[in-house]
Amino acid sequence: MTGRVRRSDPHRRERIIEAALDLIAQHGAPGATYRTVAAAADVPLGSMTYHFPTRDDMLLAAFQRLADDQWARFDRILAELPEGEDPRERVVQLIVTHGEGYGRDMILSAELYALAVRDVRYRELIQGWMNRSRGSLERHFPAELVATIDALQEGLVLHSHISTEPFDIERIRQAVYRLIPEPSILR
Amino acid sequence: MTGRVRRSDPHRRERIIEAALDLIAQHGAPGATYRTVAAAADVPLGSMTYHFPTRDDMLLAAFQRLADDQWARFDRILAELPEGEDPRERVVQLIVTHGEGYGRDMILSAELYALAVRDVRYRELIQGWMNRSRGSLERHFPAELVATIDALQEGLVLHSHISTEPFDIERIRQAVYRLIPEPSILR
Amino acid sequence: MTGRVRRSDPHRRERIIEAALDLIAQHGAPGATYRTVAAAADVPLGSMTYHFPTRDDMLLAAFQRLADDQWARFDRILAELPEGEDPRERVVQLIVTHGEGYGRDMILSAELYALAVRDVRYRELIQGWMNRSRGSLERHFPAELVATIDALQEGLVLHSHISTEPFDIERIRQAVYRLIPEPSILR
Amino acid sequence: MTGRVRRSDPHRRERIIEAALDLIAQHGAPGATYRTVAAAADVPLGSMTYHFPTRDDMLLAAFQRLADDQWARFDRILAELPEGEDPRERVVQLIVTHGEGYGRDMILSAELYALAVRDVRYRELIQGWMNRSRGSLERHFPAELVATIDALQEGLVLHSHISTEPFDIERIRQAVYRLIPEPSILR
DNA sequence: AATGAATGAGGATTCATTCAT
DNA sequence: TATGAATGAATCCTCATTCAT
Repeated sequence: MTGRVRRSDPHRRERIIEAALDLIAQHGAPGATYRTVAAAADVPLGSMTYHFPTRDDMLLAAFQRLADDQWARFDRILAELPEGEDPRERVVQLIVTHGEGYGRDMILSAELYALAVRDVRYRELIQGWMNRSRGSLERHFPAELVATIDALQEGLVLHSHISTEPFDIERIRQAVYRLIPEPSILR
Repeated sequence: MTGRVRRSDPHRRERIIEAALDLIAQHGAPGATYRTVAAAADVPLGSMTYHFPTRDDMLLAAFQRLADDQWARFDRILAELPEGEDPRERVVQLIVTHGEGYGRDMILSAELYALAVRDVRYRELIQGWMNRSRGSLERHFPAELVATIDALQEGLVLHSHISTEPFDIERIRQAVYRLIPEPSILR
Repeated sequence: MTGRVRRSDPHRRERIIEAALDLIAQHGAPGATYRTVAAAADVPLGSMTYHFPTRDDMLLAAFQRLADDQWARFDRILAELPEGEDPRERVVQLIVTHGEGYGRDMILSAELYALAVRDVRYRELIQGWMNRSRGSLERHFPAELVATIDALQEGLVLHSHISTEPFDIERIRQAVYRLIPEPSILR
Repeated sequence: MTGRVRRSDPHRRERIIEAALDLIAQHGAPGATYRTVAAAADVPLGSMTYHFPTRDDMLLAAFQRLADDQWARFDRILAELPEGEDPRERVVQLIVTHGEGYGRDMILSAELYALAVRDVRYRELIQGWMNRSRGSLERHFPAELVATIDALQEGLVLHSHISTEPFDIERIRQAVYRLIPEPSILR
C-alpha cells in the first residue's frame, strides 16, 4: 500500500538529505549508512547510489545543507538589528540560543569538525561557512575582530554542550563585551 | 599492583592503546576496529577481547590516555611560571603551540567531541579533563574567568586547524589580554 | 541499407563495440558491463539497451568484430604470397607477429575461449572463425593438414604470452617445417 | 538439522577449493563468488574470508590445485613407460584422453588462461605448471623440442573442445611423429 | 591466560534491466 | 528514438563478538 511501485519522486534527493542529517545527529556520521538512510527516507536501497554515487557524496551534501541552514539563521539574527540596539547583544543571543535550543545542529557541527580535521573536502566546506559567517559579523564589527568573535562563540557553544553547569548568560555577556570593546562597534 | 600486566608481553595493553590512538587520528574512531588495532599493535585478534572486552572499552581507554597526556602538558606549561612573567603569556603559548605542533592531538580531540555530544561516557571523560584544566588555570586566574578562557582557547585552536590563514600571534594575544584584564591576575 | 544507423550519432554502435573490446582486454569480459562500456564510449547508459538489448548481445557483437578483424589480417598475410616464396614462411610470420605485436587481440582470444568452452553461442562464433582461417590456409596446404597447422599456431601463440622466454623464431620455423613437409605444399 | 552450529571443521579449506573448482567449471571464474562457493561447500558465508581473505586468493588456491592435479596425471602417464614402447605414443595418448575425458579440466584451463593473460599471479602459476610439464617430457625428449611439443598439445586439446569434428587419432599421431622425428627419442 | 577459528549481520557499491517520458 | 530515473538482487568484504581449545 505504501507505494511498492513508485514512478517518480521529485523530492527524493531532499528527503534523503534530511534523513541523513537526522541519522547523523542520532548515531554519528558512521551511523548514516546507505541502508539506514534509505529506510528512514523510505527509498529503495538500490536508488541511493543514483542520487549519491558515494556515501561520502551523501554526507557532504548533508553537511552542506547544514552549513547553509545554519548560516541563514546566523545571518538573519545579525541582520535584523533594530535602531539603537548594541550589536554585541546579538552575539550573546547567538551563543545562548545555540547553546540552548539547537542541540541537533550542535551535534552535527561536532561531527562535521571530526571529519574536517582529517579530510580536505569537509574542511573546505567549513571554510566556506566560516567565511560567510564572518561576512555577516563584519556588518557590525571590524574585520580584525571577527575571526576571534567567531572562535569564542564556537568554544562557548561547544563547551556548553559538554558541561553540566547551567548556561550563565551574564558570563557570556561579559566575555563578549570584553572581547569587543565599545569603540569597535561600527555603526 | 602490577597484577594486571601479563608476564609474557607486559606492554601489550599500552601498545594497543597507542595503536588505537594512531588509527583514530588517521581514519577516525570508526577506523579503529579490533582488527586494525590488533594488526597495528602486532597482537593476535583473539586476544583483544581479553584486554578490552568491548570495542568501546578500548576506545574509552584510548581517549582517557589522550586526556591524561594532554592535561599533563597543559598543566606543566602553566606550572612552570617564572617570577614576574605575566601568566596570560602562558595561555597565549598554549593556544599557539597547540595550534601549531599538536595536530594529532587536535584531531583526536575533535573525534572525542563528536562522540561526547552523543554519549555520556565520553562526555564525562571530557568533563573530568575540563575540570582538571580549569584547576590548572585557577592557579593564576580567578575562578569565574577560567571557563571562558578555556572556551576561547578551544575555539581558537579548533579554528586554527580548519582555517587556511596563518596563525597570528598578535591577534591571539590581544584576545587573551582583553578577556583577562590585568587586575584579574591573582599572584 | 543504412537504415540501422541513427542519424544523430551514426557511429555510436561502432564506438560501443570498440569500447567493449578495450574493456574486455583490460579487465576481462566481466569488466565490460553496460555501465563501464557506456562511460568509455561516452554514451548514455539508458541508450545501451537500445543498441544491444542484452549484455550478452553486446559481448557477442564485440567478439564477432574481433573474429572478423583477426581473420582479415590472417587472410591478407596468406593471400599476398609473392611468386616463389615458401608459404610456410607465412605461417611462421603469423605466429611470430601475433606473439609479438598483437597483445590485445591475444588477450581477447583467451577471453573468448573461456566463454566458448561453456557456451555454444561463443563456440559457434569461434567455429566460423576457425573455418575461415582453415579456408585461407587451404590456399597453400592440403586440407588434412590445415587443422593441425592451426592448432600448432594456437598453442605457440598462447604459450608465448605466458612464457617469460623470448620468442625463438628458429624453433618456430623448425616446428612448422616439420609439420608441413615440403611435398605437402600445393602450388 | 544439518549442523546449524559447527564447532570445528578441519577439511573446510579443501571443501571450499573443490566447490570453487566445480563452480568455475560450470559458470566460469566470475560465477565462483564467495556466496555460491560458500553454499556449495556448505560453509557460512562469513567464514569464507577467514580461509581466503580475498576472492582472488580463493581462485588462486583453486587453480593451484588444478595445476597440481593435472601435472600429477601428466607426469604419471609419462613415467610408466613400458620397456620398448615409443614414448611418442604417450604424448598421443595424453592429447587424446585429455580431449576426450577431461572436459572439466579443459574448461578450467581455458578459464585460467583468460586470467593469466591479464594477471601476473595467474601467469606465474601457469609458468610453474608448464615448467613441471616440460620436466616430465624431458624424460623422453630433447630439451629443445619439449616446449614445442607442449604447445602443440595445448592447441590440439583446445581446438578439440571447440570443434565439432570427431577426434581423429591418426591425425594426432601423424602430427606428433612429425614434430618428434625418431632420432630425437632419448632412450 | 591466550588464541585460532568461526559466524551472522551489515558495510558500500555495482549490476542488468525496466519504464515513463 | 532516446534516456534519466529507478530497482531488487547480488557483489566482495569487514565487523564485533563468541567459543573451544
